[in-house]
Amino acid sequence: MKDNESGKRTKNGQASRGSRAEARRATEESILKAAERVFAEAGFGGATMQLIADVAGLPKANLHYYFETKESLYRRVVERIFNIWLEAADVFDEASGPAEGIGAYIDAKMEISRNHPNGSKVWASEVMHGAPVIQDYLETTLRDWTEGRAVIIRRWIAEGKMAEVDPHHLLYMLWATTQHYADFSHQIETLNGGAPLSDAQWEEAKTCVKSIVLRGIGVT
Amino acid sequence: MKDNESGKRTKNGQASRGSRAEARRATEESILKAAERVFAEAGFGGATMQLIADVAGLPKANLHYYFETKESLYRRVVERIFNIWLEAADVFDEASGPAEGIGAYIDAKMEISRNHPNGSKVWASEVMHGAPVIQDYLETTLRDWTEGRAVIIRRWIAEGKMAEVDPHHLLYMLWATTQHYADFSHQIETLNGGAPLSDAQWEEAKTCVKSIVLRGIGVT
DNA sequence: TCTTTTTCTGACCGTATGGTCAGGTTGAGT
DNA sequence: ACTCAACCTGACCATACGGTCAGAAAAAGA
Repeated sequence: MKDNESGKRTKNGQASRGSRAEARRATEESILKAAERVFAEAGFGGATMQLIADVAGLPKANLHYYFETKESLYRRVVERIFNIWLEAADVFDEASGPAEGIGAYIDAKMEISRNHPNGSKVWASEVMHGAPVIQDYLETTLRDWTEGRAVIIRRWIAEGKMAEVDPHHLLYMLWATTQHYADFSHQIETLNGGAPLSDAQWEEAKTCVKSIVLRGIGVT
Repeated sequence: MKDNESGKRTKNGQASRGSRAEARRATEESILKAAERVFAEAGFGGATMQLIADVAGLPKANLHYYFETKESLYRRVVERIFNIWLEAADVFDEASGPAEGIGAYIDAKMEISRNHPNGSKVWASEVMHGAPVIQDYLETTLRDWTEGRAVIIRRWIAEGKMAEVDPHHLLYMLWATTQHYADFSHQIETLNGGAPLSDAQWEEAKTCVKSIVLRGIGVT
């Protein structure tokens, strides 16, 4: 955990791929990664800068060189997972109907739950505590995104491509179900005999969720 | 918030309804209620005994008279919501089929999400952080309950009463969806224009969730 | 080589936290 | 009226936390 894998080639300023900017980005990255894990495991209040520093393999004071305060570091972690979700949601728009759009959205979000469980947990924690630092995102970006998707869903309903369900509640169900596999991964592991879901089990989960939801909204 | 609504009638030891034991229970109850709220809003690490004491309207030292440590108080809060869920799950057993059983279970869990949002949040937080204090519950009570319900679901499937879906993933979906309305209530409020769901909206949510899930598992 | 800028770090500081305790108050039992 | 156990509380303590800072290294620029 005390790695420092920056490809720093000293001298010959030009060819040195490990330029200042790049080394900085690498260090910030490792701090963000450590912070994501610690915030997910201990919550904002339970996380300490010292522990994040230890996990990142840096002295604590160095953290404050890269991130002014605990809050600003935390905010960056939260913004991160939010942007990952936003990008993954593009599949929704490009689809011609609910079978493809919602199916692909479930796949994408399940994949994120598997690959970024800590980010998901940090987001969940943030929202549960009243979104003290990302309330603005909820009121602008997320709101706009949600209303946009609601329009698409209503169009699909009007076109007779799916059953008449409230778009908001459908979206909540999609979010809840997919993120559950990240946020409650510990509970799922325990009920799975103490082992994480295998590749096959993840596929089964995706298939099962898609099957119930798609049939539930009247899509074959 | 500094109330002390104990119906203490002094003298005549027998008829005095505000007996020692009852007063104790009342004080513990108000502390647990305050703790549930504070733990939900700030997380275990972010919650302070001082704040819990303020919310309960008691001096901090008094909290430690009723609850040895912060952990023991927290544990009691977590056990509480867990027991509420367990009791509500009885409807599952008494049902003759999935339409009734799962429908009633969704109703019951949605009702709990509405009436005990803080308890749900504390539970979610606890599980997200790896269940440091209630791991034993997960491995015993919850595991047994889950396997028991899986048997019932498999029987329903065998009897042709519902589609063939994995019982575990179905249960996860039920938990995720119903608890989402408590755990992410702040996000839902924001997307609802800043207002909590109205009575009518709650009914709509319950109906919508039941409709999608029941149709999704091939019922009616 | 010398200067300047960026990066890094041990040591330190004020504050807030969980928890303790001695001593006061209350009320049931007699 | 007296006793005694249960209940209550202000004041206190050790610790751990987020954050600061002076100055050492290291690298870039000249």
